[in-house]
Amino acid sequence: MLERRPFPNPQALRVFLCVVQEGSVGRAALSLGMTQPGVSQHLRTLEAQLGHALFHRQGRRLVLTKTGQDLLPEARRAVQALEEFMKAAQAIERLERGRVELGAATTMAVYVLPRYLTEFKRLHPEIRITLESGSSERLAQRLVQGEIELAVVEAVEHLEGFERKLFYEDELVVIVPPEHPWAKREEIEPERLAEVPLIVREPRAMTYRVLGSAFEQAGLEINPIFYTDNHEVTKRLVLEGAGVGIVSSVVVRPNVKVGNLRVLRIKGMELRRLFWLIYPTEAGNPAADALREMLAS
Amino acid sequence: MLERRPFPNPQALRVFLCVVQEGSVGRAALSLGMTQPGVSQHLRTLEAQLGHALFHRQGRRLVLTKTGQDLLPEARRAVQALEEFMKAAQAIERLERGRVELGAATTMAVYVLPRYLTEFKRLHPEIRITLESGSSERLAQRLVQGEIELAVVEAVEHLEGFERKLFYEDELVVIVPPEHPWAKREEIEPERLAEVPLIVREPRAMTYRVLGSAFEQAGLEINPIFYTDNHEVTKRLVLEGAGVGIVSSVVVRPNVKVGNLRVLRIKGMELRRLFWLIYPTEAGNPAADALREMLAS
DNA sequence: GTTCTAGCATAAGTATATTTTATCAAAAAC
DNA sequence: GTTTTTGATAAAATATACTTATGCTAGAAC
Repeated sequence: MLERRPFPNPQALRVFLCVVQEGSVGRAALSLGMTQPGVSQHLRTLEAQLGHALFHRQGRRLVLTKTGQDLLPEARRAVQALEEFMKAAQAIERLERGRVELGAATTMAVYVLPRYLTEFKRLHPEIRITLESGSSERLAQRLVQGEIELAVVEAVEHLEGFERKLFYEDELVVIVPPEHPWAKREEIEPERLAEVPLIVREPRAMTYRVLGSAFEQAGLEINPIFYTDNHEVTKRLVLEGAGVGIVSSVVVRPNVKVGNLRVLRIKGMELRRLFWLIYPTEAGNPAADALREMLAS
Repeated sequence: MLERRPFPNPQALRVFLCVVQEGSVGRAALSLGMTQPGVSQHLRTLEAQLGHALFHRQGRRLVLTKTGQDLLPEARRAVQALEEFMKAAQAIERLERGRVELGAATTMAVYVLPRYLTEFKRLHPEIRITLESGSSERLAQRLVQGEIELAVVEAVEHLEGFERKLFYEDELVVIVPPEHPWAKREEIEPERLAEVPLIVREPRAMTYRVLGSAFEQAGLEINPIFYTDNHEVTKRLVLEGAGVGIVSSVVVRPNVKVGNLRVLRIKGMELRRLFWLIYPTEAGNPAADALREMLAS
């Protein structure tokens, strides 16, 4: 019984093309690495399925029928499309194609990752990269859902099926403009932060949470007057003389170099921030693996 | 053991697409008319063959991986190309596509077939027609080689695997311009053809052979002074008063109507020409079958 | 919490395709 | 003529596709 399938057997199509190209069943069999009866039978099956003769059997010579000539380009197209599919899969393996989506805490996304991503893009120009910034919680959720394959975040409790590796070590620092009375100091006592207008990121942001819990542990209070949702805004406010800021040191590295902002540690306080790479234990996407490898080194 | 095949299984591709579209293995199975384990297994096989996960299994939910998203359009393209192939084959069946190549004796090709072919083209605009004119021998050879699927020729000995059917009955006639002394006559005695400059087609042409053998049978001789390879040239010469022509009656039908040429029978001579349709006994090309049907009716 | 349910994965069995080996027949070469 | 080449066919072996039966896990209902 002939099963009515929605498409032709691609192997048979390949055989068809090869017989046309080689001009003989035997040579086609050789070229395809199969036996001659196999080729014969594929042709017979294909012709039966189509309901048309593809070859005119003149003696022991095969000549394409009109129908055969007519279907030839379609067959070629179909075989080629299937090959393209396989090639695409192999290209993904070789990083000549594909995409990577990763998530990162805002600080990392804005001040650290661009350099790496640019380099990655230079090495693998065909890979499309999507960078999403968000909270640790949100990114953890995205990881579990498989929406992102790599995250750079601070403190995250262990996730089933994921590993982590330290990526970047940073600390929170106080920033002031060069004209500020504290500008020449290296450190500042935490109590004195109550004396000045303090500019920090919003309470939801990890920056604030690190700061808040450190003050709490020290039995002190913190009373910011400005909350921003953006490090650049903080810097801007400080530059304009609106107050004293607290930011991650990486955020102001260029400003320190230029000299338009001064950095101070907060005396006796441990305000380190550790950023981790979080990624699925078992490798999946070659592009994601390569990017992780680059970030981990 | 996993056989390393050059392409993906198209059924698996279809399953892949369907799972993506339906968003669930179970619904895809339903929509494809197969069971859920069948779908699961196709996905597993395809993923194994590619070496990439296509779906991220988050709980009981399937989400496309980046790789899956990336390969999706390729898979679509491949499946579509295969469907196109089948559609093309079906279109040939419905005469919405295809080609026909036929051969005909020159007289038929020039003076009779165009009308039919125009009508056929009107009925089936997508069919490409190629008309080749040539000698009976040549066309018989082309038929056997499968180069043409239909021929309209005079006398041909029986060909193995081919049938014939009468298509057109014609006769050779003498033509003269209206001013010619014979212009008012209906018939002319064969002997008198020796008195005038006679214009006929070249000895190789069937027209001449029919004429020659008829004269031979009657014990007469024929002595043309002009040989042409083209009926139009014969007519032209006659119109110019260069002599008396002998042509197939169909050739001069329009001239007779207009009145610029007169037609005479050759008395006592049987100069009928029978044109036959010759075609393979077993039908192959639907377009060729349809054309033959039209010509036969 | 506990049980229930929905939904995918897996295993084993069966039917169907695919491919091979062995053989035949016919055309081409000698 | 005989031999060689080449394609078709039959039967057997193998691989593949699909099924039924069953297990497993996460979310839903209780």
